[in-house]
Amino acid sequence: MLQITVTTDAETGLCPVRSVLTPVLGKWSTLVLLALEDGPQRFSWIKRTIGDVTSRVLTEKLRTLERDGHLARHVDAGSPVKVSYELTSSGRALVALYRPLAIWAEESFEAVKRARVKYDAR
Amino acid sequence: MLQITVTTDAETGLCPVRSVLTPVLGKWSTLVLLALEDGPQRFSWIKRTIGDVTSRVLTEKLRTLERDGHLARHVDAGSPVKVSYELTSSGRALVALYRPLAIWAEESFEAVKRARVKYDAR
DNA sequence: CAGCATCCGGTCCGATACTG
DNA sequence: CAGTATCGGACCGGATGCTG
Repeated sequence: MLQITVTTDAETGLCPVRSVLTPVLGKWSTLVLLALEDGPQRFSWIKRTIGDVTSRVLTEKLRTLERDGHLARHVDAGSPVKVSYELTSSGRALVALYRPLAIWAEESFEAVKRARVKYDAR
Repeated sequence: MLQITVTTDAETGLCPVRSVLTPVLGKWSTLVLLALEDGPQRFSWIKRTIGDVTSRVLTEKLRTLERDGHLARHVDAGSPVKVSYELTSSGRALVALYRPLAIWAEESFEAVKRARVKYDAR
């Protein structure tokens, strides 16, 4: 059963949604995960693909995802250094669940924009 | 096809993930949507169920979700006033996509906690 | 190339107090 | 009951400059 745990201290990690899901939600994490869907990619490729993300923020998101075990970081020594990121099985499971959301987002795009205009008109 | 739109101005609304998904991601929105899964509920019930959310924040999230057309707000006049929230078809579609994520979050709970401990130990 | 360091403004969000 | 008002702190995230 799904738990929506009532907790006075969310940091005790008693709620899966709060603890596991929250760090992988959000615009950037979602975009990073989707960008890696088709296989390992390098830092600069991910950055270029997403477009409007700075190095600092991208690094931050990659670290969080790596820490939670959703992706692995590979370093190819050399000059210049090449670093690539790859989804782990956990990450692939997650992206598989995200895909339908991304598709839904695309399908709902117009309807949501219309709903906003309507709401704001009052 | 999934678009991961490269845009210099994310506010033009060219990317569904950025525009549609981002507002419904995040801890609170997710929790609110899941709380309404089994039918309409009143403000205080939602607040009690989630537990650690203030009126101010809950109101804010409910408004955003309402604005985007994912839930409807019903006011029963009287004293005391009764206000209930109900998922729209759009909201129900969204929750249906969230459910697998919530289940996955629960299943991954332990593995993620272990991954974090391991990562932090370096 | 893949970042880290620094600065800093904006937003999120929690606490508290108040109201029709 | 279902909010609104206000405040202040934490955190997010953008810009810029630097480095092995």
